[in-house]
This record gives sequence, structure tokens and C-alpha cells, in this order.
Amino acid sequence: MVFLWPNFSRTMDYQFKDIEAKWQQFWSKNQTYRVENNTSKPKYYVLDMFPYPSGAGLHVGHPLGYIASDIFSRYKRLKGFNVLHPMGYDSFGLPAEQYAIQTGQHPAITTETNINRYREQLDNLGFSFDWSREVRTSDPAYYKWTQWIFMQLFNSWYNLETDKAEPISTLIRKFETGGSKYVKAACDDDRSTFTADEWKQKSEEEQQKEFLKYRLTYLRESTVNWCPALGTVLANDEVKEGFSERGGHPVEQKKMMQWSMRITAYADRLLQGLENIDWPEPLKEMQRHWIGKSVGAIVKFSLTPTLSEGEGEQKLSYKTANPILWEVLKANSKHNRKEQTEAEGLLWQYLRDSQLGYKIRRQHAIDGYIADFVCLKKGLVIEVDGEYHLDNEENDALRTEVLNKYGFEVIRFTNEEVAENTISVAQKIKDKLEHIEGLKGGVPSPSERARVRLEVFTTRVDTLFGVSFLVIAPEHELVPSLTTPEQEETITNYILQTKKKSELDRMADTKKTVSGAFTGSYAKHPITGTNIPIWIADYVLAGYGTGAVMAVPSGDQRDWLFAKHFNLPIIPILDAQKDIDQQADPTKEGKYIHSDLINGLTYKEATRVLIAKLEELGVGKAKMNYRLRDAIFGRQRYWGEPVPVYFKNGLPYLIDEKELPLLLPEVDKYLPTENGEPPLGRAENWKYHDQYEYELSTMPGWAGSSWYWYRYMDAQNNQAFADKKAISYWKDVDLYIGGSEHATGHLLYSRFWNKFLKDLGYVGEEEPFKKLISQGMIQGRSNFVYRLIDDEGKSTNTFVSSGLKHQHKTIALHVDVNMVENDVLDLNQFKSFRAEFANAEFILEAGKYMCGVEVEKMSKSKFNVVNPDDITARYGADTLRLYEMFLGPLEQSKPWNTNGIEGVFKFLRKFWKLFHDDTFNFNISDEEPTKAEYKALHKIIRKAEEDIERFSFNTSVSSFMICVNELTDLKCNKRKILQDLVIVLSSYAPHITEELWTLLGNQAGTLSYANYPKFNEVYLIENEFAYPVSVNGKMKMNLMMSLNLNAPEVEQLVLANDDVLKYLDGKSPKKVIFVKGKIVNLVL
RNA sequence: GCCUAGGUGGUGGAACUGGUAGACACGCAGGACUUAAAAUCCUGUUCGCCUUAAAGCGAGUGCGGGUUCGAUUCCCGCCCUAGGUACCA
Repeated sequence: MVFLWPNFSRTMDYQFKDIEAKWQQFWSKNQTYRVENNTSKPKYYVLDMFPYPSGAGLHVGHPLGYIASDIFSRYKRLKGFNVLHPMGYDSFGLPAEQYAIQTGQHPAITTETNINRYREQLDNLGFSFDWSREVRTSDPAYYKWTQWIFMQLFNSWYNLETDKAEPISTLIRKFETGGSKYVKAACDDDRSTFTADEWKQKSEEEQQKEFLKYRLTYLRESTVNWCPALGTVLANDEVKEGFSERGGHPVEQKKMMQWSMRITAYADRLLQGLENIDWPEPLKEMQRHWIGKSVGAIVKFSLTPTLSEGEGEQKLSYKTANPILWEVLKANSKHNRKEQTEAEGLLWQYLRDSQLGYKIRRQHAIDGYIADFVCLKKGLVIEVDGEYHLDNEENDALRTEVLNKYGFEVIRFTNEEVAENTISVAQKIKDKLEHIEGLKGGVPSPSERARVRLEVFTTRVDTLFGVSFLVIAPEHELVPSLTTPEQEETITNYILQTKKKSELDRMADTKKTVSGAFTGSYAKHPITGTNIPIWIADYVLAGYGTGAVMAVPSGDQRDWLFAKHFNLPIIPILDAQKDIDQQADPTKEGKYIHSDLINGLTYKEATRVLIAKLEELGVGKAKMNYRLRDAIFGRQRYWGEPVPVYFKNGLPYLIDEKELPLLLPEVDKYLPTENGEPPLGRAENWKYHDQYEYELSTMPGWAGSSWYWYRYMDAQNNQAFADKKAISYWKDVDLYIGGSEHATGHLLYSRFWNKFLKDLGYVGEEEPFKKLISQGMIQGRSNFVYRLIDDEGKSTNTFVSSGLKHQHKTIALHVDVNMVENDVLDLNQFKSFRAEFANAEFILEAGKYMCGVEVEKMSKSKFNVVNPDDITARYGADTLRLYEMFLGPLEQSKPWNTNGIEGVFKFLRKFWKLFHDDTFNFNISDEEPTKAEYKALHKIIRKAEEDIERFSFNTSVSSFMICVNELTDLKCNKRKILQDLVIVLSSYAPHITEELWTLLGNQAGTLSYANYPKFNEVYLIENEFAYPVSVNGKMKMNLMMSLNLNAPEVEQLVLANDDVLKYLDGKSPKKVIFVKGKIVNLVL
């Protein structure tokens, strides 16, 4: 291929426009950066976080990381690596859908338009991406594999014994051979217990239901931000203070059945993995905190009977409801009986009047819940659930747990089961009733209930003897049973008060006010047996740990405040605790006091001894606790991956793998249906095999990005998400550059999926991203003009320069930064900016209008957006690339300021001039370079190498400038120097160097694969050095001396020097410090 | 509150392992070239004092201490800024 370009560069100054266009075309046509998977070269994988293609296009902040990664990739290529440096688009997402709702345009179309614009902008910057590997998450050929991974997750469970994910088939084998007993899994809390025989007798549906409790992706009821006015679910960041960000409509918390990912199974591995990856410490800290592992202990406090004698052993017969809630429950129960569902009505006909031989009650209150049906004698609760448990206020799992605690067993049926086969359901109930052992003596008495133990989680089990009270969350399930009649009113009031408070909480300041209420009950200390009062308080959260804490006022500030406020004892436990009458002292130093069997021990010893003791007594054990929750994996949106699932009898099943991808169906509108179903509910005739309902929610934004780095390895493969050979060659990402805003989202989910894929043997590495650099944000730098206000407070058409504004009454207006240079306003541009400014008058300072400055987020509304296209048009891509790096350290956030760009542009012109004579004729000499010239070159060879390796791009740009300044001073135009300099600079400024590379007589396109010049120390060795001579550490003068001299020789020379003697003031120094090659210091 | 990063001229920043603080660049000031402007080149530019000048003196890396012959760098206490996070037991 021959390029016919005018030979302009031989007769003209640096023409960046033509040069850059020429090489961008050349690289594209010749596929210069196409990467092969089969080479003998070592691999290096450099990845950027791929962008979401928004309608606004790129601003100068976006390419910062791409430039850095491109420099690094080009550098590694010169160093002989086979570098994978791909780019793609995270193209599913909300903005496109929002736009579609507003305009009716299909999101695929607007996404395509945006991608094309992004591509054009990226192409302008001279990146060495291999575009043949581009991925788009919204492309069916891509999301086919996202769906496929979802299916693998659905078909897997987490075996705690092998500590990895395994196919469900291994779980089945375990159930069939040993029942549920020996299965150790990360699973739902409400899993059933059964023997192998019982398992085999279970129906297919019962088995499926049980699997769902183990699968790594499963259905769970979760709370979402539901906005009735918009008819949609909102993300957390779309909700501002309880209202939707768009439109300001009220948002409510609603429970919905949602797909979830069992990321908690991997909590510990996600934590451990952080030890072995080279990520910024703050980012790792964020993930650690997000996972929130606390190593502690569960301690069980038994409860002492709370009711007065006589009452104590009385059976409650059928009065099983919680007395506090009775009025409410009674009303609910009545309402429910009237509004019973069809299925409940059907079933009741078979259960009523002891037809089964047992007395069954319906809508019967137990504690704080209403059971659909209950047989009190046998202690069996029968629940009929809607498919999505729509009626459900409480969490089913919690409910079952509570009922189990009181000795009830719970069996559940779905509406469909009952409706389709009422008789067999009734028969199952009868069987159960006949086989169940039943409650001993019926319903538990208060004292029996009191035998329930209160579990607390603590990270400081060593403080056990400093416990002076227990605090449980107001929502804790045992609150009703623990409340004595005398305290009923107080407790009820407090619960009401907390409920109100949580609503107002957001408005209120964060100042801590102490509040709580005494339940009237006591617990026994597990070791000493003393009575400990039980309180409720809202500083204890129901959702963390066990929802109950043992309060140690001497060691915990919140407990301390509580104790002071309610006049509870504060027990010192360590001899090192100080001032505990002033505040809590959480120290672990010193020896224990007042602490029974651990008196005199240290923290470490005490913890070990106590846990052993608790375990021996069966009242506690060591326990790990995590803050991490399972991740919701569903959005009630259109523009996302469809979930490859259909429902049969209310249970989810996967579609056949051969049927992938499950394509996103066409819909008439991108809004929810009238019944509040997600937009996919609008799709016509969209049924699995024309009969079963598909899942209507789509996958969240992070689905497609949780594995995309593997797709780049083998982007066109339609047999697998990537070929095994490609994966074993590229392995993992060596360098990942992106924004730290993805710290706990994308970066955690990606690690999770990677570990899962590794467990199943699809990939080889435990961690996907070996090294990660988080780039700083580029902020906007806004400019302001100051408009005079007249006496009546009205705006005038006169504007005053920033330096004089304090002499007048003014208001500040944002002014477009593109009509401001070095904070000086271009008055003509300003006048033509808006009609109202056409006749504007100005009060100038020193003949100029100076604008005010503020650093803000870069956004259109603040008129501070700088488009990279404008910069490249004016200065070229090479200048922009260098300038973005020159701005400062990559990891630091900084405002964009175009002010310094001239300096970088001048540098490139100076560099160009080295190769040309005064009339811009290409002019290079083959003479042997001088020592000084070699020195300048080898300094930059080493410096650029060191700086790139530590990602200090700003300092290397400075060093390039120094080098070119030196060579200019030396009037160097020697090939031996300049050709190597071209290679070293090429990763930063690829266009100008390609041009000069060919002018030097090299083959076009070969620069990218040249060899990085070898550094030779010989050129930098000096035999003399201008030693700084300081007196008492203050630098006074430099003294040229040979580097071969040793300490006594130097001392002699220095003390004989006339200039030095001036500083000595006639004294002789007490001591002379000499560091070879560094410094001489005279101590007087 | 806690975690993390940071605080250096008018500005962006440099000084990598305790050894010449302010490299490089912008801006500004003065000058050369030009009819003029742009571009380019040269000189100066931390602050204060002193000086016709050359030179010199003093202070100085958020504040206060400490270690050291020597501290932007290490230690202790405090203040401020940015990002993250929270009644997490």
C-alpha cells in the first residue's frame, strides 16, 4: 500500500494536523495494533475500564486513564511484550433507556449513535487499541455469554467443605446418600433438614424449592426503592431524601421478589485475595470495610422467667398471641378471614371442623404473626403463599425462625398447588399431622418460652465480665416475649417513638441522643449467673450480628453513654483503663480485673481461655461475622440482559443452553405495564415454548462488566465465552486503570465472578486484576464574570473585572471557559455569546477583563466543559496526550486548566526543530555524538523507563523537556542520538515520532515494534562533582572536587579553601561530615 | 467519629532510600527582532531586609514540638482539604 501525501514536512514547521491524520489512517488500514494470541513473546494485558457511551460524548477528563494505559502499552511493546490493549463499551444502562422513554427511540439506536461518536473521539487521540477485539455488552453475541454465566451460577452451590462452588449435581449426590445432615453450604437460613429417604420421597417441586436455597443465584425478597408516580424502581443514587431525583416524586420502600447473587459465600476469599494483589491501599481498605469481617464470638444468655409466680406455669392454651400486639392482630386476622384468597378458601373446606381428625384454626395469631392455619395440639403451622408472596409484610424466613423457636413446625404450599390439587395438599397435611411428634403439652408457657436463649455477637468477648446490661434492637423478635406487663406501656411507646424517628432521621442532625427502654426481663450471665437487665435501644441494629449486644460501659462509648443516662453500673475490667468515669476506654492493654477466671491475664490469653470455657459450657462459640450482603441481581428495566429463566408453577427453571441468547424482545413502550410489571411484560407472545412466563426483570448494569476482560482475549468466539487456550495464554489483567468510584461495585463483583469461574475450572487465576491504578478525577475549572447591580438591586449591563469586584455590588455569572484564556476574557466573543451582552460595558483592570475562578465538577451547566476535539484541533493529539500527563500525578484529582498547554506544544515544536534547519529542511547528521550529547540521551532513556515503571508520567514529560532543551543548546542533530530519542518519546507522542521515524529512513509502521534503547551507565559517569558545602546543615556554597577523594582528603581541601574559611569565622569545625557524592557538612 | 490520601512560590507541580527546597512548565516583568501584531529568542521571577551594583544577611515546604551533623522526607500532638464510610457491637 502506498500513501500519497504531500511532503509538506520538509519545508514547513511542525504540521500536527496532517501528520496526525496521516498516521491514524495508516495504523487503521494496516492494522498496526492487531494482537495475536499465538506468539512466543511474553504476554502483557493492559486494560481500561470501558466507558458507558453517553450522549454527551467524551470530555477531557475521560481520556486521562486511556492515555496513561496507552503510553504503558506502547512502552511494553517496545520492551518486547505481546501487549493486549483492547477497548469496548458498557452499553446497557439507564440513560439510554431514559432517553427511549422520552423520545420513543429504541435504546439500541441511540446507543449505536453514541458509540460511533465515542469511537470518532477516541480515534482522534492516537490510541493503540486492537479494535478487532471490541466488545459491547448489549450485543447479543456478547450477552449470550453473560446469560450463560448466570446459568452456571444458578446450577451451582457453595460447598464449605471444599471451600468452592460446585455443580448442583454434587449436592444431589449428598442429599441422596446422607440427606441434609452432612451438607455444609453457604445457603439460606431456612433450609430444611431431611434424611436421604425423605429427600427421595420429595416431589420434583419440593426438591427444586430446596435447591433454590443453595443456588449461587436465587430468588429472594428484597427491599427496593419503588416510585409509584414513575411506576418504576429507582437506584439508590436516583433517590434524594426520600424523593425521586427526576420529578421529585415520593419514593417508598417496597419488598419484591428479586434475583440475588450469593456473593457472601465468597466473603472470606474476597478478603483474603486482597493480600495478593497490587492495588492502592485506600481501595483495598474500602473493599475490606465493605466486606466488614469481624472476628468475635456468639455468647448465649439464658433468660430468667419474667412473670410473677402462679402465672408462671400457666399454659396459654389458644391464647398464643403477643398481648401487646393483640388489638392490631385481631383486626388483621378478622380482615384476612374476610378477604381470604381463593386457595385459602378451598383448603379451609377440607380442614374445618376437625375433618382431618385434628382441630385446625385459621388466621390465628402466634406471637406477632398471623398464621394462615395452625394445629395447636401438634404445633403445626400451614402457610399458603402467593407466587411472589405479595401479601407479605414480614420476611418469611424470619417468621419461620420465630415459629420454630416456639416449637412450631411450618409447612408451606403455593396458591397454585392448593388450587390445582386441594385434596392432595389436604392429604399431605394429614400425613404430617400423624407423623409429627407435636409440642410437649401444647403451646409453650411463658417460662418455657423464657428458656429461649438470647444470643449476642461481640468482637470483645474478653469484656464479658464488664457486662452490666444487654441491649436488643427494638425490632428484635424476642421483644414481645421479654416485655413484662409492667413495662408494656414503656416499651410500646419506645417502639412507636423509634418508628417515627427513623422517618425523620434523614432530616435530623447526626447528634447522638441516648434513648432506650427497659423490658423488665433479666438474663443470666453465662458464667457468673448474675442477673443482667435487658433493654431495648435503637442504637442496636436488627440487621447486624444477632440484633443484640452485651453492653460493656467501661469499654464502649455508646454503652457508656447509655449507662450514664440510665444510671447503670460501669464495671472496670482492665487495670490499664483510665478515666472511665469520664468516658469509655476501649483499650486492650493491661491485665484483667473483676473478671473471674481471666483475672490477671492479657487480652490474647483471655480471649482464648474464655472462648474455650463458653464452648465447654455450651453457651457460646467463636464466630465470624460479615457486613457484606448478597447482591441484588435484577432491575425492573428494559435495557439490560434478559434473565434466561422461565417459571413453572411459581418455580424458576433455566431455559435450554442451546436456546441462548435469550434475545431482548421488542416492546411498544419502555415503561412498566399497568399492573406494575417491568417493561418486558409488554412484549407480545413472549413465552417460553409458548406456555411459560419468562422472568420479566433484566440484569443489573454490573452483569456485563463482571467478566468482560475474558471476552477481549477471544472476542469472536461463538463456542465459548473465550477459548481455553486464549485464557491460559492471557491469564489475567496485568494492569488495570480506572476510576476509584468502582471500588466496591464493579471491582468486587468482578472478583466474585472470577473466583466462581475459577471454581468451575473455566479460568485459571484466583484474582482477575493483578495491578490496579485508580486515576484521579479531572475537575472543571469554572470562570466567572461579575455583573454590576444597581441601587434597586437590578442587574445592569456592566461587568467589572475580578480584581475590582469588591468595590461594587455584583453577582457572579458562569462564563464559558472556551472564551477565556489565562483568566482573561475575550470581550468580543463574550459580546456575541448572547444578545443581551452585545452592548455590554466593562470596567477593566490594566486594560484587561480578569475572570474569577472556582473548581467545580465538569458539567455543561457550569460552562466549564472542555472537549478534547477542540484541543486536538488547536494543538494536536500528541500535545493533548503529553499535557494530560504533564498536569500532575495520575492518581491525584485535579482541575483541568488549559493554561499550561502552550508549554507542551512549544516543546514538541522544539523537538521537531532538532531534526530541521532554520528553513525547516529535514537535516540530520551521521557524525559521532559528543559525550554531552550521549549524556543527555542516556539520562532520558533511564528516566523515562523508571518513571513509566512507577506510573509517574508527569515527571517524565518534564524530563523530555529538559532533554530537548539540552540537545537544543548543544545544537545536536545527530542520528545516533535523535533516533533513540524518537523511540523513547514514541509512547507519549506517537504521531510526531512516527513521522520523524520514517523521515529518518525507517519503514513506516515499524516504530511501534522497535526496541527500547538500552541504557548505558558509562555515559553518565562523572569524575568531578560540585559538592554542596554546608555549615551546621545550612548550604553555603558549592565546591568542585574529584569524586575519587576520600573523607580526609576532602576535609583538607575544604578547610584550605578561602571561601569556606569566611564562613568559619576563625573557628575550627568540631566535626566534618562527608557523604561521598552527596554533601560536605561542617559542624561548628 | 473512623479509614485513606494530601497541605511546598502568583499557578500546575518537582525533590524516588534523611543530604543543594522550588526542577520543568504556565503566568508575570523587562529586553531583542518587527512599521505593527503574532510567532520566536534572551534576561529576571519564593518572601523579607540591605545594596548604585557585585555581593550579602535572615526567614521559609499547614501549625507546635522532638530525633539528627543535617528533616518537605522520620516520630509525637494539633489544624485544614479531598475521597470513602458508619449508631457494625
